[in-house]
Amino acid sequence: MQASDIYKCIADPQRLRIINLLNEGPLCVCHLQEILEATQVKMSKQLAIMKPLGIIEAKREGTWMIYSLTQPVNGLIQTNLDYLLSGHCAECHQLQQDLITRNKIVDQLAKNSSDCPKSVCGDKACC
Amino acid sequence: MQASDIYKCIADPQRLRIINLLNEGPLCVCHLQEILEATQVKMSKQLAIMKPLGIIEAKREGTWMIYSLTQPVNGLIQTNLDYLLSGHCAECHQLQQDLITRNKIVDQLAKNSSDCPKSVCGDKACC
DNA sequence: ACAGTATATACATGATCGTGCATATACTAA
DNA sequence: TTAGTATATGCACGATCATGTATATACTGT
Repeated sequence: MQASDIYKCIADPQRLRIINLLNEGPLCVCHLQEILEATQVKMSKQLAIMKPLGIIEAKREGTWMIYSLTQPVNGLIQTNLDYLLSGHCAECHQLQQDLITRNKIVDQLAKNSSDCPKSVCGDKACC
Repeated sequence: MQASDIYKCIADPQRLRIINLLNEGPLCVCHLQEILEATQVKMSKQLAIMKPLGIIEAKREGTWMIYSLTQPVNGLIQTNLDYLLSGHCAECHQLQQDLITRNKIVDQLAKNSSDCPKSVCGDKACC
Protein backbone atom coordinates (compact mmCIF):
# COMPACT_ATOMS: atom_id res chain seq x y z
CA MET A 1 0.00 0.00 0.00
CA GLN A 2 1.53 3.29 -1.16
CA ALA A 3 1.56 6.30 1.12
CA SER A 4 0.09 8.39 -1.70
CA ASP A 5 -2.93 6.07 -1.92
CA ILE A 6 -3.54 6.49 1.78
CA TYR A 7 -3.22 10.26 1.55
CA LYS A 8 -5.59 10.38 -1.42
CA CYS A 9 -8.01 8.32 0.64
CA ILE A 10 -7.95 10.44 3.78
CA ALA A 11 -7.84 13.67 1.77
CA ASP A 12 -11.60 13.25 1.48
CA PRO A 13 -13.10 14.35 4.80
CA GLN A 14 -15.89 11.82 4.58
CA ARG A 15 -13.49 8.93 4.02
CA LEU A 16 -11.38 10.14 6.90
CA ARG A 17 -14.47 10.14 9.11
CA ILE A 18 -15.30 6.60 8.00
CA ILE A 19 -11.82 5.39 8.88
CA ASN A 20 -11.97 7.15 12.22
CA LEU A 21 -15.29 5.46 13.01
CA LEU A 22 -14.12 2.01 11.98
CA ASN A 23 -11.03 2.45 14.09
CA GLU A 24 -13.37 2.36 17.08
CA GLY A 25 -14.93 -0.90 15.89
CA PRO A 26 -16.82 -2.50 12.99
CA LEU A 27 -19.99 -0.90 11.65
CA CYS A 28 -22.49 -1.77 8.99
CA VAL A 29 -23.22 0.52 6.08
CA CYS A 30 -26.55 1.77 7.33
CA HIS A 31 -25.09 3.10 10.57
CA LEU A 32 -22.19 4.72 8.80
CA GLN A 33 -24.82 6.42 6.65
CA GLU A 34 -26.68 7.54 9.72
CA ILE A 35 -23.68 8.97 11.53
CA LEU A 36 -22.29 10.74 8.48
CA GLU A 37 -25.72 11.79 7.21
CA ALA A 38 -24.89 10.46 3.78
CA THR A 39 -26.91 8.74 1.09
CA GLN A 40 -26.68 5.00 0.58
CA VAL A 41 -25.06 5.34 -2.83
CA LYS A 42 -22.45 7.75 -1.65
CA MET A 43 -21.50 5.64 1.33
CA SER A 44 -21.36 2.49 -0.73
CA LYS A 45 -19.08 4.14 -3.25
CA GLN A 46 -16.75 5.54 -0.66
CA LEU A 47 -16.40 2.08 0.82
CA ALA A 48 -15.85 0.64 -2.66
CA ILE A 49 -12.94 3.04 -3.12
CA MET A 50 -11.28 2.03 0.14
CA LYS A 51 -11.76 -1.72 0.01
CA PRO A 52 -9.48 -2.54 -2.94
CA LEU A 53 -6.74 -0.49 -1.28
CA GLY A 54 -6.82 -2.92 1.61
CA ILE A 55 -7.64 -0.23 4.14
CA ILE A 56 -10.98 -1.73 5.09
CA GLU A 57 -12.56 -5.17 4.95
CA ALA A 58 -16.16 -6.33 4.69
CA LYS A 59 -17.94 -9.42 5.85
CA ARG A 60 -21.53 -10.25 5.20
CA GLU A 61 -23.91 -10.99 8.03
CA GLY A 62 -27.36 -11.64 6.66
CA THR A 63 -28.32 -8.65 4.60
CA TRP A 64 -25.86 -6.47 6.46
CA MET A 65 -22.34 -5.81 5.35
CA ILE A 66 -20.07 -5.23 8.30
CA TYR A 67 -17.06 -3.05 7.56
CA SER A 68 -13.94 -2.88 9.66
CA LEU A 69 -10.40 -1.55 9.41
CA THR A 70 -7.97 -4.16 8.13
CA GLN A 71 -5.89 -5.36 11.05
CA PRO A 72 -3.26 -4.55 11.96
CA VAL A 73 -4.16 -0.97 11.16
CA ASN A 74 -1.72 0.55 8.70
CA GLY A 75 0.86 2.56 10.61
CA LEU A 76 0.45 5.68 8.55
CA ILE A 77 -3.28 5.68 9.11
CA GLN A 78 -2.90 5.09 12.83
CA THR A 79 -0.32 7.83 13.12
CA ASN A 80 -2.64 10.30 11.44
CA LEU A 81 -5.71 9.31 13.44
CA ASP A 82 -3.74 9.65 16.64
CA TYR A 83 -2.54 13.08 15.62
CA LEU A 84 -5.95 14.32 14.52
CA LEU A 85 -7.76 13.01 17.58
CA SER A 86 -5.26 14.65 19.90
CA GLY A 87 -6.88 17.94 18.98
CA HIS A 88 -4.33 19.84 16.95
CA CYS A 89 -6.54 20.93 14.09
CA ALA A 90 -9.91 21.90 12.71
CA GLU A 91 -11.09 18.40 11.79
CA CYS A 92 -10.44 17.12 15.29
CA HIS A 93 -13.74 18.23 16.76
CA GLN A 94 -15.74 16.57 14.02
CA LEU A 95 -13.91 13.29 14.45
CA GLN A 96 -14.42 13.27 18.19
CA GLN A 97 -18.07 14.15 17.76
CA ASP A 98 -18.50 11.24 15.34
CA LEU A 99 -17.20 8.84 17.95
CA ILE A 100 -19.70 10.13 20.48
CA THR A 101 -22.54 9.72 17.97
CA ARG A 102 -21.33 6.23 17.19
CA ASN A 103 -21.35 5.21 20.80
CA LYS A 104 -24.86 6.52 21.31
CA ILE A 105 -26.13 4.53 18.36
CA VAL A 106 -24.36 1.37 19.38
CA ASP A 107 -25.65 1.66 22.95
CA GLN A 108 -29.22 2.01 21.74
CA LEU A 109 -28.86 -0.92 19.41
CA ALA A 110 -27.49 -3.05 22.18
CA LYS A 111 -30.88 -2.62 23.90
CA ASN A 112 -33.17 -3.58 21.05
CA SER A 113 -30.78 -5.75 19.20
CA SER A 114 -33.32 -6.85 16.63
CA ASP A 115 -32.13 -4.20 14.16
CA CYS A 116 -28.64 -5.49 14.36
CA PRO A 117 -26.50 -8.47 13.43
CA LYS A 118 -26.25 -10.17 16.79
CA SER A 119 -22.74 -11.49 16.55
CA VAL A 120 -21.52 -7.93 16.35
CA CYS A 121 -24.10 -6.06 18.34
CA GLY A 122 -23.69 -8.28 21.35
CA ASP A 123 -20.31 -6.93 22.29
CA LYS A 124 -21.35 -3.42 21.28
CA ALA A 125 -19.09 -3.31 18.32
CA CYS A 126 -21.85 -2.46 15.89
CA CYS A 127 -25.32 -2.39 14.57
CA MET B 1 -5.16 25.16 7.14
CA GLN B 2 -7.45 22.16 6.82
CA ALA B 3 -6.09 18.65 7.25
CA SER B 4 -7.75 17.63 3.99
CA ASP B 5 -5.80 20.33 2.13
CA ILE B 6 -2.58 19.00 3.52
CA TYR B 7 -3.48 15.44 2.60
CA LYS B 8 -4.44 16.49 -0.92
CA CYS B 9 -1.11 18.21 -1.16
CA ILE B 10 1.06 15.32 0.02
CA ALA B 11 -1.05 12.80 -1.88
CA ASP B 12 0.98 13.80 -4.90
CA PRO B 13 4.36 12.03 -4.61
CA GLN B 14 6.18 14.90 -6.23
CA ARG B 15 4.74 17.45 -3.84
CA LEU B 16 5.61 15.21 -0.93
CA ARG B 17 9.18 15.05 -2.20
CA ILE B 18 9.31 18.83 -2.48
CA ILE B 19 8.13 19.25 1.09
CA ASN B 20 10.61 16.67 2.30
CA LEU B 21 13.44 18.51 0.56
CA LEU B 22 12.43 21.92 1.88
CA ASN B 23 12.21 20.48 5.36
CA GLU B 24 15.98 20.05 5.14
CA GLY B 25 16.44 23.70 4.17
CA PRO B 26 15.50 26.28 1.53
CA LEU B 27 16.08 25.58 -2.15
CA CYS B 28 15.59 27.50 -5.34
CA VAL B 29 13.36 26.26 -8.12
CA CYS B 30 16.15 25.17 -10.43
CA HIS B 31 17.64 22.80 -7.90
CA LEU B 32 14.29 21.34 -6.99
CA GLN B 33 13.90 20.70 -10.70
CA GLU B 34 17.28 19.04 -10.84
CA ILE B 35 16.72 16.77 -7.87
CA LEU B 36 13.22 15.72 -8.90
CA GLU B 37 14.09 15.58 -12.62
CA ALA B 38 11.06 17.67 -13.44
CA THR B 39 10.40 20.34 -16.04
CA GLN B 40 10.40 24.00 -15.10
CA VAL B 41 6.70 24.40 -15.73
CA LYS B 42 5.73 21.42 -13.67
CA MET B 43 7.84 22.47 -10.73
CA SER B 44 6.59 26.02 -10.88
CA LYS B 45 3.01 24.83 -10.89
CA GLN B 46 3.47 22.45 -8.01
CA LEU B 47 4.95 25.29 -5.99
CA ALA B 48 2.07 27.55 -7.05
CA ILE B 49 -0.36 24.99 -5.63
CA MET B 50 1.36 24.80 -2.27
CA LYS B 51 2.10 28.47 -1.70
CA PRO B 52 -1.48 29.74 -1.26
CA LEU B 53 -2.08 26.94 1.25
CA GLY B 54 0.62 28.47 3.42
CA ILE B 55 2.71 25.32 3.40
CA ILE B 56 5.66 26.95 1.68
CA GLU B 57 6.99 30.47 1.29
CA ALA B 58 9.09 32.14 -1.38
CA LYS B 59 11.52 35.00 -1.31
CA ARG B 60 13.26 36.47 -4.29
CA GLU B 61 17.02 36.71 -4.43
CA GLY B 62 18.10 38.19 -7.74
CA THR B 63 16.59 36.07 -10.46
CA TRP B 64 16.26 33.13 -8.10
CA MET B 65 13.20 32.32 -6.08
CA ILE B 66 14.12 30.63 -2.83
CA TYR B 67 11.41 28.38 -1.44
CA SER B 68 11.21 27.16 2.12
CA LEU B 69 8.72 25.50 4.44
CA THR B 70 6.65 27.98 6.39
CA GLN B 71 7.91 28.04 9.96
CA PRO B 72 6.94 26.63 12.32
CA VAL B 73 6.31 23.56 10.19
CA ASN B 74 2.69 22.46 10.37
CA GLY B 75 2.40 19.65 12.90
CA LEU B 76 0.54 17.32 10.59
CA ILE B 77 3.22 17.70 7.93
CA GLN B 78 6.01 17.20 10.42
CA THR B 79 4.32 14.13 11.86
CA ASN B 80 4.01 12.56 8.43
CA LEU B 81 7.54 13.40 7.35
CA ASP B 82 8.89 11.90 10.56
CA TYR B 83 6.87 8.75 10.00
CA LEU B 84 7.83 8.37 6.35
CA LEU B 85 11.53 9.00 6.93
CA SER B 86 11.64 6.46 9.72
CA GLY B 87 11.42 3.82 7.03
CA HIS B 88 8.02 2.23 7.43
CA CYS B 89 6.89 2.28 3.84
CA ALA B 90 7.66 2.23 0.15
CA GLU B 91 8.11 5.97 -0.34
CA CYS B 92 10.68 6.14 2.43
CA HIS B 93 13.66 5.13 0.29
CA GLN B 94 12.89 7.75 -2.32
CA LEU B 95 12.62 10.48 0.27
CA GLN B 96 15.90 9.53 1.90
CA GLN B 97 17.59 9.34 -1.49
CA ASP B 98 16.34 12.82 -2.34
CA LEU B 99 17.98 14.21 0.78
CA ILE B 100 21.29 12.62 -0.20
CA THR B 101 21.03 14.10 -3.69
CA ARG B 102 20.18 17.46 -2.18
CA ASN B 103 23.24 17.43 0.04
CA LYS B 104 25.53 16.53 -2.86
CA ILE B 105 24.22 19.42 -4.90
CA VAL B 106 24.45 21.88 -2.05
CA ASP B 107 28.01 20.80 -1.25
CA GLN B 108 29.11 21.29 -4.83
CA LEU B 109 27.47 24.67 -5.01
CA ALA B 110 29.18 25.74 -1.84
CA LYS B 111 32.49 25.33 -3.73
CA ASN B 112 31.70 27.37 -6.83
CA SER B 113 29.18 29.61 -5.33
CA SER B 114 28.81 31.71 -8.48
CA ASP B 115 25.73 29.69 -9.56
CA CYS B 116 24.03 30.43 -6.32
CA PRO B 117 22.48 33.22 -4.28
CA LYS B 118 25.28 33.92 -1.83
CA SER B 119 23.20 34.69 1.19
CA VAL B 120 21.79 31.20 1.08
CA CYS B 121 24.62 29.22 -0.41
CA GLY B 122 27.10 30.49 2.15
CA ASP B 123 25.63 28.47 4.95
CA LYS B 124 24.95 25.52 2.64
CA ALA B 125 21.22 25.91 2.84
CA CYS B 126 20.74 26.12 -0.91
CA CYS B 127 21.71 26.82 -4.46
C1' DA C 1 18.22 49.77 -24.09
C1' DC C 2 19.27 44.88 -24.90
C1' DA C 3 20.24 40.10 -24.33
C1' DG C 4 20.16 36.45 -21.16
C1' DT C 5 18.58 33.75 -17.12
C1' DA C 6 15.08 32.27 -13.82
C1' DT C 7 10.48 31.78 -12.88
C1' DA C 8 5.39 32.32 -13.47
C1' DT C 9 1.10 32.19 -15.91
C1' DA C 10 -2.61 31.67 -19.67
C1' DC C 11 -4.79 28.58 -22.45
C1' DA C 12 -6.14 24.16 -24.40
C1' DT C 13 -6.75 19.39 -23.61
C1' DG C 14 -7.05 14.87 -21.73
C1' DA C 15 -7.55 12.34 -17.25
C1' DT C 16 -9.52 11.54 -12.93
C1' DC C 17 -13.01 12.22 -9.48
C1' DG C 18 -17.53 13.04 -7.21
C1' DT C 19 -22.48 12.74 -7.67
C1' DG C 20 -27.09 11.15 -8.70
C1' DC C 21 -30.44 8.21 -10.88
C1' DA C 22 -31.67 3.94 -12.09
C1' DT C 23 -31.08 -0.70 -11.62
C1' DA C 24 -28.87 -4.97 -10.12
C1' DT C 25 -27.50 -8.26 -6.57
C1' DA C 26 -27.65 -10.78 -2.18
C1' DC C 27 -30.09 -12.18 1.32
C1' DT C 28 -34.43 -13.07 4.58
C1' DA C 29 -39.02 -14.20 5.76
C1' DA C 30 -43.59 -15.47 4.53
C1' DT D 1 -42.21 -17.80 -5.44
C1' DT D 2 -42.81 -13.26 -3.87
C1' DA D 3 -42.04 -9.09 -1.31
C1' DG D 4 -38.95 -6.60 1.41
C1' DT D 5 -34.43 -4.94 3.19
C1' DA D 6 -29.54 -3.92 2.63
C1' DT D 7 -26.01 -3.01 -0.37
C1' DA D 8 -23.52 -2.58 -4.87
C1' DT D 9 -22.89 -1.12 -9.60
C1' DG D 10 -23.48 0.94 -14.48
C1' DC D 11 -24.00 5.06 -16.77
C1' DA D 12 -24.02 9.99 -17.63
C1' DC D 13 -22.45 14.43 -16.39
C1' DG D 14 -20.19 18.24 -14.31
C1' DA D 15 -16.08 19.51 -11.60
C1' DT D 16 -11.49 19.34 -10.55
C1' DC D 17 -6.74 18.20 -11.74
C1' DA D 18 -2.44 17.36 -14.47
C1' DT D 19 0.26 18.36 -18.54
C1' DG D 20 2.32 20.77 -22.48
C1' DT D 21 3.15 24.80 -25.41
C1' DA D 22 3.63 29.29 -25.70
C1' DT D 23 4.31 33.51 -23.67
C1' DA D 24 4.84 36.86 -19.89
C1' DT D 25 7.30 38.77 -15.98
C1' DA D 26 11.22 39.90 -13.02
C1' DC D 27 15.66 40.52 -12.62
C1' DT D 28 21.00 40.98 -13.98
C1' DG D 29 24.93 42.39 -16.52
C1' DT D 30 26.66 44.91 -20.58
